Amino acid sequence: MKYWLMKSEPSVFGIDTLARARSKRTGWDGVRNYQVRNMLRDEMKKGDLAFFYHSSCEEPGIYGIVRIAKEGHPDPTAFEHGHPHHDPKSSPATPTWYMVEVELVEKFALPITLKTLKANADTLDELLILRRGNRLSITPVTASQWKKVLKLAR
DNA sequence: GCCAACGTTGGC
DNA sequence: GCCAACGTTGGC
Repeated sequence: MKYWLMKSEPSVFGIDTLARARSKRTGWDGVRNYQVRNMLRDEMKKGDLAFFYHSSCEEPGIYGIVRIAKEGHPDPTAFEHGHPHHDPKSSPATPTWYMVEVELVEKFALPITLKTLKANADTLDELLILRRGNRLSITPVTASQWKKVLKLAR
């Protein structure tokens, strides 16, 4: 099993939106970056766990945990004319973009803020979210990093 | 709003 | 294949 960190802007879709959904489950669509596409399509497996990270907001940080509920499949929003994420390059026959589905595992009582992560950067061994200029909306997390971050949450 | 850092585009 | 221009991300 692998571990991940998935970023989202809470003003668009945050962990509370997921927590309010009856199914506690959502499609992670709209990714339009090839590196991230490859992870969605090839590497993320059902049962993998991911930190849910809030970006571009008052208090950036990790707000909870989700599980991959459905593995990579073509992102239908790319096919929809008029959709903000429409991409004419992508077609059902030869899809360019992929998505997964995630389900809520846990919302932390208190988020692990970016500040806290930075303060513990030395022990977190190059957590990718802390790397200068990192912009990928999904990044892998090692088992050891996962454990150490969780310790910060408890 | 600023700006650094990065990905993508497109002319050559 | 190079690289400048442009758009986007995301913390501050």
